[in-house]
Amino acid sequence: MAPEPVRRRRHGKQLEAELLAAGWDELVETGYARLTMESIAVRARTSEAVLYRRWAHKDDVVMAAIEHYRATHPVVVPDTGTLRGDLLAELTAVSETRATFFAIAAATAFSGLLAGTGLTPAQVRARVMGEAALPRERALYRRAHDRGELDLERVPATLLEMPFDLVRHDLLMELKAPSPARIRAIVDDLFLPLLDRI
Amino acid sequence: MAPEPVRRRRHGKQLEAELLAAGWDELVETGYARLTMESIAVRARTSEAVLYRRWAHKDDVVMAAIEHYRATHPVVVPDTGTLRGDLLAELTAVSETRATFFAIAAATAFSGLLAGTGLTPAQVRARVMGEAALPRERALYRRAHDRGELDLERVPATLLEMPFDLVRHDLLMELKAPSPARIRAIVDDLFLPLLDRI
DNA sequence: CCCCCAAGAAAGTCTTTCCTTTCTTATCAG
DNA sequence: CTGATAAGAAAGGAAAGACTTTCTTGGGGG
Repeated sequence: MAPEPVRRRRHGKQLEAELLAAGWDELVETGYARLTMESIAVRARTSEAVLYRRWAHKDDVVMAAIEHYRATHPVVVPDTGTLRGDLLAELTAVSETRATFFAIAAATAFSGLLAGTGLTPAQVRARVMGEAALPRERALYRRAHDRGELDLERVPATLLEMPFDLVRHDLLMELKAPSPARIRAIVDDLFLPLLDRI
Repeated sequence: MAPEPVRRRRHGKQLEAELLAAGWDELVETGYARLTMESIAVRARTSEAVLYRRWAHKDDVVMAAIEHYRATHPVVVPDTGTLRGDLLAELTAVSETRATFFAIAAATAFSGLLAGTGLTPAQVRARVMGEAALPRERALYRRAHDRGELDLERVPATLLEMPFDLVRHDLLMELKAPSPARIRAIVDDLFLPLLDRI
């Protein structure tokens, strides 16, 4: 018989991280409308009082859980040395890292959080989705520009953002990462041919 | 003094349409999570019993309201005689007709409706968003094919759907119709140049 | 013109869930 | 080691909201 593992009490930042992770998981599995403070507490193996010691309202927990998920799941962007390699890698990384994030965050923002926080739609979107970087500021484009692979002054922003828009679209519609084939089609059949013409 | 207008009792289909319109408006203004049967009834100037005589559960009303909105706001697709004209017209029509629809429907589907209906995500999406036609089945592409403007056998589906994906993306992210300039950029800077290469 | 179904109003039941309170005890800081 | 702090458990108050029931009466169909 293995000795009964002693359940230790969690504290501080570590506990808080587990609370927010539980909140996120509830959000994904049951949705904002049906999630309760109790369901979060049970999932985190603690009690509601522990939640209320940190956040005054349910909306605050949810908002914090979304921000925490984004902060703890940063998109890792490698430097492969070529524009095509960077694009494929970054689109794949975004897809995998943010697979559920976009759909859940968007759905939550537009389904009641708005009405409860007193924030404007734009404010909620900014906090929940994160501030979008300007197309020309993306590191992979800057590097490609410096290597001479493209001229940032001449390439329209519509084109630069198109691959990211399409991946984001797929994530929202399918709730899962686009296939590698789909990502390659976006890069090789849409983006790169257009870049050649410039 | 104008005589107090006699408030007449509504019946049948006409009443039902007003109930569902009230449900949709509540969905847009307060979101799925905070909408109540009473708030719908009050908005429709009637009582909850009238709702329950038609739908057994709140989820059923919401689902019906979404479908009703889509059915009563069909996208009108004109025939302009050219592929470019058809595309600009259809993307504009989709944008204006479906401006709020996509965001609200998607948010609702992923924020609790799913958990309540017992349907799979795919089923809810199909009912709520409507069955998406296959790219090659879109009437404007068929017409262009028949005129000889493009060869449907040779154009990849990724390309055919790209303009619609981008517009849908914009609708979801901005909650409002993309500008005419943005639609023209999608058609003239992205879609048509790629079609030329084929 | 009359009958009958359903609209509309109102009150009520019961469950859920937000949030609070209290108490015990593990753990952290010094 | 010791005192302060917060975790965890448990119970419950209060309010909101889903759904029901009953009753009155308008008005559509015959």
